[in-house]
Parts: sequence; structure tokens; C-alpha cells
Amino acid sequence: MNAGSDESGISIPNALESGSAVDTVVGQLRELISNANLKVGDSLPTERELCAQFNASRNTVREAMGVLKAYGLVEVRPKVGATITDNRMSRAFELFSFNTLEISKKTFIDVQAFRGLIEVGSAEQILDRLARRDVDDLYRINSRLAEIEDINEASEIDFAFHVRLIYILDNTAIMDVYKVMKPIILRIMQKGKTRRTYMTETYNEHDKVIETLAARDRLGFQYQLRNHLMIGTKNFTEETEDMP
Amino acid sequence: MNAGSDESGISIPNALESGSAVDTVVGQLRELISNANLKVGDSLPTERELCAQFNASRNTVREAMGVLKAYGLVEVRPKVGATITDNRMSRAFELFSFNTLEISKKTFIDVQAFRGLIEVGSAEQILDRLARRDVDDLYRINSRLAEIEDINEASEIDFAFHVRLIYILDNTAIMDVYKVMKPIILRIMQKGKTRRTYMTETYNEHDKVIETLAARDRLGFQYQLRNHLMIGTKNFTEETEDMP
DNA sequence: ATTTAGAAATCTGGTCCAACAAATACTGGT
DNA sequence: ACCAGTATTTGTTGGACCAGATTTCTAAAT
Repeated sequence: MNAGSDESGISIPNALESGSAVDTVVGQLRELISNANLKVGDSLPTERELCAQFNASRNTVREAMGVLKAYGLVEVRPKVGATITDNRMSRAFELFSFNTLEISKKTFIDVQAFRGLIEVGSAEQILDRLARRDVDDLYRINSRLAEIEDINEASEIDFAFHVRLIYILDNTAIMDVYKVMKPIILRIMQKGKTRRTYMTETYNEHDKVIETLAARDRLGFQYQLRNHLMIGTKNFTEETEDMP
Repeated sequence: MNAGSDESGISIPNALESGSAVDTVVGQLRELISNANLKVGDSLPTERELCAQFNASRNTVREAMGVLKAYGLVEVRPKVGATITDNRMSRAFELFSFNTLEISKKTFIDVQAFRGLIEVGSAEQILDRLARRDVDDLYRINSRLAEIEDINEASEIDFAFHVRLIYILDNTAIMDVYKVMKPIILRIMQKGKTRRTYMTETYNEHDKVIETLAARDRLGFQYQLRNHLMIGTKNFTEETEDMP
């Protein structure tokens, strides 16, 4: 009982608004999911049904479905069909576990600059809200850096440290952004570091940050934190070509 | 069988280790990128060359290429072919681009604080990079605020103004974040404003921001911009009755 | 007659092929 | 150096077949 979208002469050539046909089908699929209010676990129409519904070739529908699959929005089992899922978070992580392509230098610099703006720039508000519990937590998190096993664990702890710092701001928008950027930041943290680097240098840098924080030394805090972020940049630029 | 007229012998059914054929091609593409040490900007072989190289159909290669495209690892333009890129961060943000529910007071404050950290906090870098063209563009964008028709158009222009400001930083990470937050920021901008408010107050505030910018008056710029963002907060608290 | 095990028909996604359209790079002539 | 035509490449379509899952039907057993 498809709604009256039968062939009533509506032979709009597939160039609607977006560029390619598969892009439009991707949009139509998202719209379909949204309009039909499909929840996780629900089934999508078969590919051939979608072909008729969207007036597109099966190859186009398949490529569009592949995009949604890559986005972690649908899951398709052979001979059974496609169902709605939500693996976007894990897909976001997979994007950066692609060891085929390193983080580009510009991405690295941009993200570190962004973190600097947030973390260093909010020093005043952090000091305003700082409580004893915050300092304790930071010390506790950082202490775990001394007993790490592998580099992945280390970067997780490093990330947790900075998130705990930002957490003081009680700003949901910033926390959400960090949540999304987590896989990128993790990769960036590992850049040019070894397990030993984490256990010594990173640990000490964090320690100095906490010390200045506990002393409510705003300028010192900003200096130590900025320095901490810059050191990562130095690690990166050492192994790549310079740009003009 | 297919055009196996070339060197036969190796009749390995293309199911090597991964499940589907397109998955294996995705893996082969990753391997190719890794082995050839392809960097951002380099070109990939044409689709038909990849077909021959991987002994796969063009459809399969296209679907595999679509996956890499969805992952933000390659960018393909008609006739020119596929080139390596690194838009993974952008894609990661795109995954979470929906769900614009009602703006609560805390959301408002958080987002405005976030914008303050970015825009006000980056004043130094903005002044470092500032060019005449930037000032001209900002004036031109703001002038459109004087001839708006409805409030949606006004908020779009308002947003464009701030994006143009941030654009000076040439920071992809920040631009991506703004892109994702755009629907929320638009709603925040409209909060407590009328068409007339935009044409007078907002216009004048923007004007002052540009003036201080053109005069390279960093403190004045920061003051005007911070003030501009804060005024929105006042508008919000006046008209809202909170919901539990 | 009811139940149920097995066989057949039908669907569905996965892969491939051939062809055409659109867009642009390349080539040759002036 | 410029212009036009050719050729190559991606984008899109339609069709075909396969292998496995699902459903339906048949027939044997209770």
C-alpha cells in the first residue's frame, strides 16, 4: 500500500537539488527513515522496492545503501534485508583506526588549536568553579598513567584527563563536541609517543598542570597547559616535511 | 567464465578472507594506499584499472570506492578520478547531524559560552591573519541585515557573519563544529529577537565588531564581540518560562 | 483429520556485464 | 596561442545470474 506515489506522470529527471543521483537517494532514504519514524531494529523495504519508490536503478540504490551502511545507520544481511541500527559511534572510531592513512598535518594543527582555545581559554571559568574533588580526580586519573600497559590505554587515560578538566566547566555543548572528537584526539595523542613517553613526559606535564591549578595560578596553568599541547605539535612536525 | 582469457591458473574465488567481494576490495584499496604510501592529494588509478588489478567488476569497485568516499578518505570527481583526502573528522561530525530539539536555557548558555571561547578567544590569531578582503566581506554580509524579509533569513545572515569571522582562522575543525551546531545556533540567534531587532541592534553590534577589527583594536574587538554574545543571553532570560 | 517433515517455488541481496550519458582532459589543426 | 573535435573517465541504467534464506506446498506419519 505504497502511498499514491504511483507513476502519475511525475517523471522528474533525477536531478532534484543535490548533486548526484546516489546522493539524492541517500537523502530520500534518510527522509524515509525519518518520516516513517523507523526505530532501531525495524526493516527497510527491499532494494527492488526502493528502486520503484525512488525511481532509481538498483545499482544506485545499492550505492546509496552502502553509504548508509558505512555511516552505521543500517545493517544489511544477505538474502534477508536491511534493518535500522545505530553504530555511528563505533563507525566514528573506525574512521580513525584506518591505519592506511595517517592524520594529516593540517588536521593535527587544527584540532590542537581548537583544544587550546577551549582548554586554555577557559582557565578563568575553570578556576572559578574548581573544587577539591576536581583536583583529586585529576591526580587520580593521571596516576594511572604510571602503570599503563599499552599505548591505547595510555591515550584513553590522557583523553580522560582532559575531559575531566573540561568537565569542570559543566558545559554540555563542549562535552558533546569532545565526545564526537574523541577518536581524532586519541589518534593525535598517540602521534610520536611511545609507552615510555606517556609514563614520563606526559605524566609530568599533567602533573604540573594540576599543581598550578591547585595553586590557583591562572597564568601558570595556562602556560603549562599550552606547553603540553604544543609539545604534541613538535612531535608531529619532526617527522614531516615543512610547509612554507 | 568471464574474460579469463588472460593468464588463467589462478582461479582463486575472490573470497579471500573477508566476507563480501566489496569488503575485500575495500581492504585491497587500503592496502594499495598503504603500500604505495599515497598521501593527501595523490591520485588513485581509474576504476577500470582497479577492476583489472583486483579482478573485480566495476560495480564492486564502485561500491568499495563509495565506502572510502563515505569514510572521507577519497574524493572523486567525474572524469578526473579519485584523489586521497582526509575529511574523516568532517564525516565524524556529519554522523551526528540531526535532532534539533527545543533549546533549553542551559543549552543556550552553554552554546553561547562555547562560541565566546572560540570567537573571542581567537582574537589574536584573527588579527594576525586579517586581510582587507575579510573586512570587506564582513561589511558586505552585515549590510544584508538591513534589508531582510523574515527572521529566518536574518538568522542565516547572522550565522554567516560569525562563520565568516571564524573562517579567517582557516581551522577546519572549528568550521566543522560550527557546521554541526548550525541548527542549534540558528535557533539561539532567533531567541527573543524580532525582525526589527536584527535590522537595528544586531546590525549595529556587528558593525562595531568590524570597526574594532579593522582598527586592529584587539581589546575593543573582544569587548564588542563578548557584549554581542551576552546580549542574546539577556534576551533569552526575559521571555522564557522554564520547564521542569 | 491433524501434524509435521521434506521438497519445491519464490524472494533477496551479491556480483557481474553491457551500454549510454555527461563532463572534462587531451590532441590536432589553424 | 586559441579553438574544435575526439577520447577517456565517471555517473547511471537495465538486465542477468547465483547462492542462500524464506515461504509455500506436498506428502508421509500419527
